[in-house]
Amino acid sequence: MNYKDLADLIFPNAKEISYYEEKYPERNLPEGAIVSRFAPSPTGFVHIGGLYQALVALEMTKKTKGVFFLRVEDTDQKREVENGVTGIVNSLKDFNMVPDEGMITETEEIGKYGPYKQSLRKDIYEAYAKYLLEQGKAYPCFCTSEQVEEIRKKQEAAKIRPGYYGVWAKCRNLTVEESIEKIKNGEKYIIRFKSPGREDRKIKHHDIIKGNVDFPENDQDIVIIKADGLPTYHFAHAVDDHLMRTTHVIRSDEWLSSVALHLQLFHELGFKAPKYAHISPIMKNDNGNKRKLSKRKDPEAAVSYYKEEGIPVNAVKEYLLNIANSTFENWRRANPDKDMEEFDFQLNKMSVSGALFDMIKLLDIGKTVISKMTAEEVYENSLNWAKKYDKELEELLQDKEYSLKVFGIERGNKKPRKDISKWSDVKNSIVYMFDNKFLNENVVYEYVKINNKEEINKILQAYINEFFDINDEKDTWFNKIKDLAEKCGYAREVKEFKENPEKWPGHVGDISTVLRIALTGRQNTPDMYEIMQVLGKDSVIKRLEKAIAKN
RNA sequence: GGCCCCGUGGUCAAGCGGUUAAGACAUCGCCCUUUCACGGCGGAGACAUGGGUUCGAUUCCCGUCGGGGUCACCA
Repeated sequence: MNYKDLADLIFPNAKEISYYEEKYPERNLPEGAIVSRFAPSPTGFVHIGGLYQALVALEMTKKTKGVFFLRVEDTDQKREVENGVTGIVNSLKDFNMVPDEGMITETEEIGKYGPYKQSLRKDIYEAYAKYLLEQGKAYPCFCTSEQVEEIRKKQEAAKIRPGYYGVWAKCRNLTVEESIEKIKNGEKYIIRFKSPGREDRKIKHHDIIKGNVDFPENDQDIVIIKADGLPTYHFAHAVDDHLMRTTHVIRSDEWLSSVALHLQLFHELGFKAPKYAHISPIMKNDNGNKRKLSKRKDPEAAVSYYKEEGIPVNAVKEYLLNIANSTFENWRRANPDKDMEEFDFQLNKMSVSGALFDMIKLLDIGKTVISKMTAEEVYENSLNWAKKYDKELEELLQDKEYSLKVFGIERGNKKPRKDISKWSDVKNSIVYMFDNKFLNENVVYEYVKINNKEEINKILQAYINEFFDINDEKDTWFNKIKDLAEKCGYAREVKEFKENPEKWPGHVGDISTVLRIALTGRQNTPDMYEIMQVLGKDSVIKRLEKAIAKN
């Protein structure tokens, strides 16, 4: 009896690995093309850190004309969630990050290197596990979880390194005959990797982001096939990324300490190891301590948050790119109108330590992104967001032609307005422009400097009767407001008022403020001339009359 | 605790042996301006710490401290 007999007993139907090696040949790609992937577990939501990794991988594959694929790592059925794959696919789609290969719906996929869902690759893992078994590089382990736990406790008590290795790996030294007999007796088992490593030896690893890192060799006989017949992450990673011909594994740096194991696995399986790039996670300040963004505590950890809040997709991506390569910011300033895809992303320029998430900066980017959009784009985005999250805004936006005029205020010039950083800001910034709301609502007019009722009414009435003409050009229009100021006994110019403040009760700016508040119910608005032009003659008069009536 | 990674203003960060230690966001002041937003100008604000090495260390080495990661039949 030999290893072959044992392997045949455990996996009688597994194919030869040559079958898979031929089925998934080397990819025919140009020199330097990077093949990378996003490989999440369908556990419920996509984390912003996951999106970050995916973005980085996508940038690199696009830049090198390679392949970016989506693989679903669903080997832990306990944690799986209904429609988890759909959630992942849709989240990527929301950010216009569509993979070249992989899952496209809950059950469908595209690409020749599939299946892209690990639970569907069981036969493949078995073939490779069998391959290891045949060579004595893996073995069945009959220890129960309780026994393994006991070993760990003993190790802890003795203050020695915990784990299933060396002398502690009881089943590692079972003879083939003993193993076969146990299996035939119906004893339960899992498959472990027989590590050839020694803890007192070091291996060198070059990580694209972290640089040179030395680790002790792995000597743990880790589980490769679990009791449920599915592989563990480590084994699946080696088999899948080899067969899918991944050139670059771009993943979160919580995996860094596993590379010693992974490299060993690749070596023992006879695979060429991929290059690794371990990304520092996005952190959050928690009472002075840094910690990873957590789904439970931080709403902004889930990518769905950005969609709900209406933070523009490109703002999120630019912010992430900014964290990834700080040169992006300079590039953006030099190329304000270029598509972000044109930025030359550098993997090795990524920061080695984790950045604290900065919502304020994100929103600042959002402001700039939106300020560069046309009125039409702002309209479309606002409407799409409103349809899902704000019925009232959706109703406001029914009159497209008028909405476009509203969004066109102070837009499209060299210094566009920057007062909207996310779609959820839109309603507040435009509601007062809509007559069916404004004229029918109980507006509270909070006058400031000039707050005497008679005085206000006198100003408003005089403006309607003697000065307002919707057809005036801007200069004429403003001169008339100065005339109004003068007529009411106020200074025509702010400057002359400041020189002799005792001479007048106020100046043209105070008069403008009265008009602005009467017109919009607000102290602060965009350019009042443009507002009047958009509102139109009738609306302006109705609004001023309403303000008079309310006094 | 073992192993690994990291430590430049409040935040993101350039710089990597000799710099007045960039820039962005935030903050403060001024200017522009009929308000706000924008824009312009300016201010305040940093090399964790102790030893080396060196003519000279933010940059190199070691220790300390601080932060993070990892030590599963989870990924």
